[in-house]
This record gives sequence, C-alpha cells and structure tokens, in this order.
Amino acid sequence: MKKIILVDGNNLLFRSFYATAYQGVIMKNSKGFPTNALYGFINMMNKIIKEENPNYIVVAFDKGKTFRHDKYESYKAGRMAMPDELRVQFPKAKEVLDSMGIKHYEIDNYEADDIIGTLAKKVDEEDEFVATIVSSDKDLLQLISDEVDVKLLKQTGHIWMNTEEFRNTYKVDPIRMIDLKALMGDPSDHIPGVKGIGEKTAIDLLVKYGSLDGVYEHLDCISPKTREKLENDRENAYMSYDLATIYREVPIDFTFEDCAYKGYKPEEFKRILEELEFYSLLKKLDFTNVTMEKEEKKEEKLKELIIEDISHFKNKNFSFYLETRGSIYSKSDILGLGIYDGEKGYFLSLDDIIQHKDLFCFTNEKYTYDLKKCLVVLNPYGLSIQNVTFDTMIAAYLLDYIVKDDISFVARSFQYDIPDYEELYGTDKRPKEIPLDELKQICCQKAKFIYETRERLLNELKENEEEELFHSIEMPLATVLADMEITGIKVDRDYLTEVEEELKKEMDTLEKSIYQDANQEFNIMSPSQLAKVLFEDLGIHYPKKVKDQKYSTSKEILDKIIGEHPIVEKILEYRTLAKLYTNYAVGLKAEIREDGRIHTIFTQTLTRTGRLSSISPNLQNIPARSDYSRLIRKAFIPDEDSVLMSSDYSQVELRIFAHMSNEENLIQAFKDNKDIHAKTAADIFHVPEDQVTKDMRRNAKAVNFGILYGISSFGLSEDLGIDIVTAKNFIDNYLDTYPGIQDYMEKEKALAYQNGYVRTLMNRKRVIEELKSKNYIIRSSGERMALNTPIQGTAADILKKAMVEIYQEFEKRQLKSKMLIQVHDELVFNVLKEELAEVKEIVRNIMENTFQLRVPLKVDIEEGNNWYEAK
DNA sequence: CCGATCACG
DNA sequence: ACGTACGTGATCGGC
Repeated sequence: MKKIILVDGNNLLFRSFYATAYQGVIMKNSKGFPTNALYGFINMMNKIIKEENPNYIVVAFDKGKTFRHDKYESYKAGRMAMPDELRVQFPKAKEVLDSMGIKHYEIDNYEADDIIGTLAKKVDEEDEFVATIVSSDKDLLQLISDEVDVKLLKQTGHIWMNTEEFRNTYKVDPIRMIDLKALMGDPSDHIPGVKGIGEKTAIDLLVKYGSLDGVYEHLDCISPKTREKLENDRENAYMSYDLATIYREVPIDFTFEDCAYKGYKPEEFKRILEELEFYSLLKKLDFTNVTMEKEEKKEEKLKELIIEDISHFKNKNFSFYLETRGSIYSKSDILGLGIYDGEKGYFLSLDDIIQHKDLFCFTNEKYTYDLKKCLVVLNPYGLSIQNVTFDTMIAAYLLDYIVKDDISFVARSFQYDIPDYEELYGTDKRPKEIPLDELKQICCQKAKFIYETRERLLNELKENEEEELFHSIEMPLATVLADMEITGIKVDRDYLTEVEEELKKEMDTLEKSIYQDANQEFNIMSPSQLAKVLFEDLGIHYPKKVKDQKYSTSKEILDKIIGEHPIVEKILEYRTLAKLYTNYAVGLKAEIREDGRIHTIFTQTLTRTGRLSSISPNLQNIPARSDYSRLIRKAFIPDEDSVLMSSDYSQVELRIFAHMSNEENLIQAFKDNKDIHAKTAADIFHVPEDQVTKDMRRNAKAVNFGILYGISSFGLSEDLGIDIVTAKNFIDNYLDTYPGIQDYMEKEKALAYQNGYVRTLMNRKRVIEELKSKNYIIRSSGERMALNTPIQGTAADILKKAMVEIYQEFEKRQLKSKMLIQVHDELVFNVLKEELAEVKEIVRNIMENTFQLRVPLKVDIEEGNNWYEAK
C-alpha cells in the first residue's frame, strides 16, 4: 500500500497565522515581511513528513470564487475576508513547498476542499493507495472511507478519524457529516443550518431517520417543537446541505507520480529560510556544508572577557543572561553567562563568574531575564546581584505576552529567532551536546535580546500605566521570593515517616474491607474500574443523568449515594487517605533536601490574575480544612529558638469587592467589624442578626463566594445542593438587598467589553479574548473572568506590596526572622522568639495599612511550634 | 500525554 | 441549544 498525504493548505496557513498573531504582534523578518503563518506552516509540513513518512504528498489551495455556490454567494462572502498580512504569505508558502519538493495544486474557481475531495475519490477508486487528509476542518470528515482517514488538527496535537472513530463520535456514517452540517450548521463556515438545532438533536434525528431527506419525510413522527424548527428552515437546511457538500469532480490534471515526495532541495530551501530569517529551522535541518553569514557577523561582536576587563562594566549598564540546564531550576547546572553592553557580547564560564563576583555589585543598572532564578541558582556560590532594574520575564508577563521559563518563546514575539531548550539540549532521553562556541553565541544572543527590547517593553508598560506596578512591586518582589526560596522551610522528616506508616496501615485495612464489600479485588483508584463495581456489579443507582455514557465517581456523586451501600463511605475515606499518603506524606518527604528543608519555587509569571503559584512542591495546597490537615501541617516546624507565625487577611476579597462596588451596606458591615456572612444572611433572609441560623449563614456564605466568582444560579445550586429555583431566589434576594452590586457588575462587564481587558486597583491588566467569542459559553466565561479578576488580582497586588515592604523593614531593622511561604492571603514566617513582638507589630501594621480601601483590612496573626498550631 | 480527581485560596 | 462559579498543582490510570 502506498500512502498519500492530502494537506488543506489554506486551513494550515490560517491556523498558524492566528495561532501566532498574538496580541496583534506579527512575526516579521528584518525587511518587514510577515512570516508568522509560514513559520508554523513549515514546521507543520516537516512534522507531517517526519510522522507519516509518505510516498506521496499534495497541498491544496483555494483559488477564486466557487462557481458552484454562486447562488449562495452571500453566505460565502464572510469567509473570503483575509488580512493583508496573511495574504502576502500565500505565494511564499508555495515557493517554500517547491523548495521542499512538495506538489501543490490550486484550480480556478475551486476550493482546497474540492481538490482534496477529488483526489480522495481517486484514492478510493484505485486499489494500491491509501490517503490521510490533514486539516482542522471537520467538514472534510465526510471524505472518510476505508482507504481515507483524516488527521484532524486540534489546538494541541491532533486526533485520528477513520470510519470507526467517526461512527463512535457521531453515530452515523462519515458521509452524513453533510446532513449533520445541514441541520446544525457551522457558524465558522457561514453555514446557517436549522435554527435551534444543535449537534445533539441533529445526531438524534440522523440516527432515527438516516439522512436529511429521511428527516423531512418523517416530520410527522418528530416532536412538535423540533418539527416546527425544521419546517421553518427547510430551505436553509437544503441550502446548507449544498454548502457543506464537497465537490469531488474537479477537472484536475493529476497523476500519483507527479506527487511523489522526494525530499527537499537543500540550496533552494536554505535560501528561502534565510530570506525568511528562520534561523532555528535552518539549524534543525543541519546544513553542515553551508556557513551562515549572520553567524559570522555575530562572531565579530563576541569577545571573551579577560580578567583586566572587569572594570569595563563599572560605569556601563548591561544585560546578562544566565544559561542553565535542567527543568527545575533550583537543581540546575549553570552553563555560562552571556553579557551585552549595547555594543559587544561577552561570555563567562561558571569559573569566570565566581572569580568576578564584583561584576554584579557595581551600582550601574543591570537587566536580565528571570532575576529570581539567577539569585537562587547563584546563591550557593556566595553570589548576590545588586541593582537589577529590569527583568524581561516580568515585564512581558505584565504585558500579557506568552512567558515561559525558556526565554526563546518571548524572544519570538519580538522577532528574535532564538532556538528553544529542546533544540539546543535535546530531551532528557536524548540529550544533545552543544559545542562551546555555539553556547557562547546563544548566551550573548539572549543577553542582546534583553538589552535591545528593554526600552520597547518599558514604553509598553508606560502606555499601559503599569510602570509603578512593575518598578515598585513586581521587580523588588523577585528578590523577596528568591530569598524565601533560598531559605526554605524546615520539615520534620521522621514525623512524616510516622504519618506515612500510619496512613498505610489504615489504607490496607480499608482496602480489604472494600474488596469484601465488592466481592472482588480491583483498583480502587481507577475511576473506570470503580464505576463498574459500584454501578454495574453492585447495582447502585446512579444519582445523576449519565454524561458521555460515562459514570463519574467524583466526591459529589459518591456523597449522594452514601446511604445506598457501606462501601461508598469506605471509598471516600480511602481516597482521602490515599491523597494524604501519596501527595503529602510520601510526596513531601521526597522534596526535603539535605538541609532538612523544603525549597518550593514561587512562579511569579504564570497566573492570569496576578497571584503567585508554587511548585515542586506546591506549598499552597497543604491540607487545611479537614480533620487530617493537622497531621500534615504539624510536619512544618520552626528553626531553633523560633516559632512559626502565620498572618492572614480576613475576607480580603469580599472587602475589596465592597470597596469596588461601593455598596454602602457591605462597607458599613465591614466598618462595624461584623461577621460578614451572618450579616449577609440577616439581610437577604430578612431576619434580625441574632436570629440567623447556621444554615442561613452557610447559604449566605456560599452566595458571597458566588458573587466573587461571577455567580450563576446553576453554580450556586450545585455548591449548596439545592434546586436551581431556590438558588436563583437567593441571588435575586441578594441583589435586591444590595442594589449597588448589580449596578457595579453591569458596569464592570460593559467596561470589559468596551476595552477588551480589565484591571486591578494597582493597574494590573488582564486581556480577556473570550469576550470577543461568538460562542455564548466562552463569552459567559469571559464575563465571569472580567468580574473575578479585578478582585482576585487586587488581593494579590495588596499582599505582594505588603511582602515587599515587610522584607524591606526586616532588612532595615536587621531582623533575623524570615518570611517563608505565601498562600494567597496568608504569610508564614519563621520568627525568632526574642523578635516575636516586634515582628508581629511590623507585619500587622504593614499588611493592614499598605493599601487604603473604603473598608479596613483585617489581619489575624497566630504563632506556634508548627504550622498547624500557627493557624 | 490527557482527563479525572482533589488538595488549597 | 448550549453548559455552568474564579485561580492554581500533583498524582493516578489509561490511552
């Protein structure tokens, strides 16, 4: 069997254009020619060839209008619009294909779909060929046959669709994709379909009646509502059917041999990659016999640092980039340091760095990428770094660029073609050796990128009014976090081993008991096996509508059937224990370093709201709510002569919400230092405050949280386990009671729609693309983000600001106590006993006063001999 | 490598 | 007709 790959060229270029046109920044070469779509396109073609190893390959493109659709042309008009920056990349794509030795077709008045349909038909008719179609357009699924399958591209990766897969998904034969689209339509392709009929109904109808014609022949058997929709839109349905049908008789001069893939033509391909300035691609292809002009130019600029030169940097601002290897940076190797001073690049090996510690201590300004990493990684060598005023990673994060640990991603957004870590060092399984000369080049290239884009990023920060946030909070915070990571928190290893053994014992007992109840042994941790035991073998009634033909075994479901069988409670208990055992007992122990401490990494540039995150291990999700929580929290202990002190904000998000909404009732309640959930309960249930029951308070608390998240009656009903109507009543009551709130939420949403972004009180900005979606679900989710982000984000701003001030105050007073952990609204400190009173005073004072709201900020502080006691 | 599950705020 | 509250990370089973 010979294999032919049929690629939807238009689809591929469109996808890669929009995938990389981030925030309107389009990758261009130095002549200003846009290249972003081509970059993804070439990568994708390489990938296809590598993965499929085809005998034949064809790329099809649209050309002109499709005459067969003329009578519906207005429906097609919408999708003809193409930005100029994409259009100019099409001819180049064809040149690229020529140089890659790949055949491409475009036929007057036909679309790429039609060409692919026609070629797929030829494959069906011939015996010795099979085909794979590559596209993200589901419409092409109608071409699936025994000889033809489709590699359907998804946002990440792809899924294979053959006849069997299609039937599994859509319950009908692939050719019925046309009928499906006729009924349900496809807004992205301007196919109207029947109004009010979606995928579910469309599939149901086709399963029953076979085809669109079948559906209309059996209108009398169909429920009145659906029937009416079908009758109203009969014309649209049949027009949609024509629109969705791929034409398979394109007059095309084609032989398989024309399309044989023989590999790329090195000279031509190289020339075109150079023209596009895709240096990382050139590198991958390994043109060993060709030298690159650009590299030579850089060679001139690179100069190795010699010892006498150190003073050179004394009065000069410069950028530096510390190249490290290893995914968890606190355990990574240092490969070298690149420096750029605006004119020349320099390279220092680790030895050089150690010998020239002073380099980092001059009072000149320094710029880098990931300052926190540099501080943590260099700390073991006794190095500190002074006066870093700019960190590209942080600036880019605030400005909503895609930021990863690897600098190459953000560099690409600025048209710097820097190879990524995998290209340089390979994978863990297949490490690559990198020659020293190349390493030097790369380090300097990275430093140069930092230096050259600094001003532009600073300007962008200024335009966005985020300078203050950048300079006075995020930049100093990097140093604070580095110090926290370096310090780490002491953990009682022996105690954790005891906990581990105890948990193991209990789990074994439970396990046996569960097997007995189930009359069989199975993997309790496997949702699929567990579902079979519960709902099939034991015949427990499933308490909810079955979704996707799958039983869920989530806590929510199990809680509902807890009375049905004794096994249920045991499973829930087993899960709790298993989580504690693997995640917290065994898992935490594995993270204890030789110094007996855990050193988490706080990610400063990850969350969309401005919060920090904590990894390896995550110290922000250590159990706190359950009875078992004390088992784990007791393992976190202070140093000698110290206590652990925890200081947390009380209801900080609700207070911020009260401030922002300016709702007088809420503000007054906080000013009076009332139990806010009880007060809310009294207000919405119209009872005096002293008559609020526990249940009322619980409900009010859930409503308060719901409000912060962008409430829906469904969400609230799920959370409280009540029906939707009651939940809706709660919300309506709430909004009636606090009239300022509805108003505020509407205004906030309107502003978000108008701007496309929202801001926190300290001007942190979050762009919300979801608001532009035509899809109701995505758009609603965008609205909830718009409501929640300013609140969650402001809380993050405030605590970050407090952290910086506390750190500086500790330094100023030369206190030995240390900030250790941040958990969103809580700080944990190791406090020397003799400093306790002073530290308490400082921390409370700063946290409560660092930012003025219309309501007071309240902080609770406790201390003890472990984290459990301190909370 | 992804989804399910569950730990936190 | 749709699916359903915000933000995270680690682990597991199963593909």
